[in-house]
Amino acid sequence: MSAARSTRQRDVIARVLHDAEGPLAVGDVLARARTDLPALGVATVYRTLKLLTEQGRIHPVTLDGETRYEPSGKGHHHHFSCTGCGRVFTLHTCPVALPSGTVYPGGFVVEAHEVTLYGRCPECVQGQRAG
Amino acid sequence: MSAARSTRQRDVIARVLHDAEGPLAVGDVLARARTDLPALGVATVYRTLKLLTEQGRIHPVTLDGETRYEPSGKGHHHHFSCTGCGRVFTLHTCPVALPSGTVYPGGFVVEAHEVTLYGRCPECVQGQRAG
DNA sequence: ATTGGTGCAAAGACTTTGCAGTATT
DNA sequence: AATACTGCAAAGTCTTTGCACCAAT
Repeated sequence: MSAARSTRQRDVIARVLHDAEGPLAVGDVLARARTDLPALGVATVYRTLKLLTEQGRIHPVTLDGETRYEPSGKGHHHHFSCTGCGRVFTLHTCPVALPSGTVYPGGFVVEAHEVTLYGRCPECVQGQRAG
Repeated sequence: MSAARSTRQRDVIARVLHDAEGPLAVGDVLARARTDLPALGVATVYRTLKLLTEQGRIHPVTLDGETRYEPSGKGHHHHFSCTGCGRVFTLHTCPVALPSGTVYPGGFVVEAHEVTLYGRCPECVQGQRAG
């Protein structure tokens, strides 16, 4: 069988995602990874994101019209999209109580939920990053 | 100044969105509108969606990686994405209590929130549409 | 030494734009 | 009659794929 090899590119991309404050878009991953690997190609980023997704190590999150990626295994969490700087943060508190199996008015059986909060991140509240 | 004209295409597209069970993707709009206007072109759909958005009559919603559009003025609501048939429904009940201005742990000031529920719609629960 | 991985460039998919004919005002 | 709107096709943008060279095993 084909074994997935360990390469510098994959390590860096995985680390970039792991160290991020929240899910990153392809462009973010590319930019941050190029700090260590200036010659990194876009195709490699797409291929690696696909591979990591298939391996279940990361997964896509859609937010504000773009697909972002975050490491799996973070447990139940949600996202905060800052209207000031545009960054997306991971939040570990959940504002809803909807156990899987809950039946919503109308007969909708809920299996999972996703919450996105919009507002100002701490830095933007203090005017450090607003723009 | 340039006045936006009333055309059959625009009327049909606006009606399709208005009559929908939830936000529609470009392809859905095109398919449904073509029932009345077989010759409708994709470009017109894109242009009309953009126009209606600028007029504030509709607005985009991103869900599962695709952009969908829904009429504005529906009041506070959320969405239910059916894992069976893939359709997205509008829900008028809100499972969270997060008034604008709430400060989330970490110092995040919440201005708005979005909730997406995933599960089985009534039809899919009854096996009528599952696939 | 093998063979999977990478970067580049070409190919796809989706969205926007240019243009000439059409329809609304 | 004037001019905004439409459909088609070309042009963009983003993502995927093909290929020759490179690197991990």
